[in-house]
Amino acid sequence: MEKHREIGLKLTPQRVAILDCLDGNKEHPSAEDIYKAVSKRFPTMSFATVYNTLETLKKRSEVLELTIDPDKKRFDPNTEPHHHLICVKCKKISDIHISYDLAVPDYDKKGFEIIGNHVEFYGICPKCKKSDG
Amino acid sequence: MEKHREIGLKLTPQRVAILDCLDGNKEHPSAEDIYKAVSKRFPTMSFATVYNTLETLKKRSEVLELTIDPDKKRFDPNTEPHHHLICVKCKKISDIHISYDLAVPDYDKKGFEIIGNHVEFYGICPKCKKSDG
DNA sequence: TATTTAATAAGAATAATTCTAATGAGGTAA
DNA sequence: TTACCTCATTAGAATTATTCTTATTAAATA
Repeated sequence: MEKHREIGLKLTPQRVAILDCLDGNKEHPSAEDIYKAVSKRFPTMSFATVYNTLETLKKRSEVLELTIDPDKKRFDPNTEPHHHLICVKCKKISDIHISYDLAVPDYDKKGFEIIGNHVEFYGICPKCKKSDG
Repeated sequence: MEKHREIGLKLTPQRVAILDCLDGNKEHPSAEDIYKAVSKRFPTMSFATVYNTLETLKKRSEVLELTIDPDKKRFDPNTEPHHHLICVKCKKISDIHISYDLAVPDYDKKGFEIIGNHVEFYGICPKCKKSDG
């Protein structure tokens, strides 16, 4: 957290609350999830502040914006390259830590310069498997 | 196209226009892209019709909804399992036809039953590479 | 050709996100 | 410290994508 002061991020209580909420968070929360969580301690918290802070953190590469959930953006404080496993029923997202070295045939490259990859695995989580009447 | 009549899809001129627009389309169009394209021939075309038709096709597995573009849904008439290459600058999406057999370590599975995967490759397309002042 | 049933159109409603403008509070330098 | 400057916060309006509603219309079929 202290690192932020060092590199010039103005440390307001609201930002600290958002950073606290994100720190080590493995839930891949949406802006609304974060808003709800920090609102408990900051009843005047504004959605704009959540979005502004996420935007700032994104620019600093301290958070990733995930385009996995078709309904809303999710955010991930884990900026190490990794992949995701999504429950097709409840939308729970879980991390996958290994890295895949995936070759793309020249035919498919179409002149693109490839700079990275991200794998989405689809599945059914244990909880949904059980309640699968 | 005839197949649709066979399996009970009511073939309206609007749907034919939307199916024509999708057929063989490699642009991964958004609902708006489709709306604009078919509006030329059907000035009274409604957005609701585009969304309704896409929903119907989705249910019939005749089109895929892509969650790749953070701003909007994209649709893909190619329902064969395949992967995508996205230009991080202009958002152009290109298909990758090979399939990857990706193992997930038990540690990362967390009890999920995995049913599929989708790889997003990030890169820079030839056009953007050139105009890269 | 009449009937049934589902599709269409227009616009209202909703949800996520971004924008705006006024106010407020960190950080910094005297 | 104190004053100032800059940037953050807030509330709400605006925007954008998508879904919903309802009356109307048209496709399929007997």
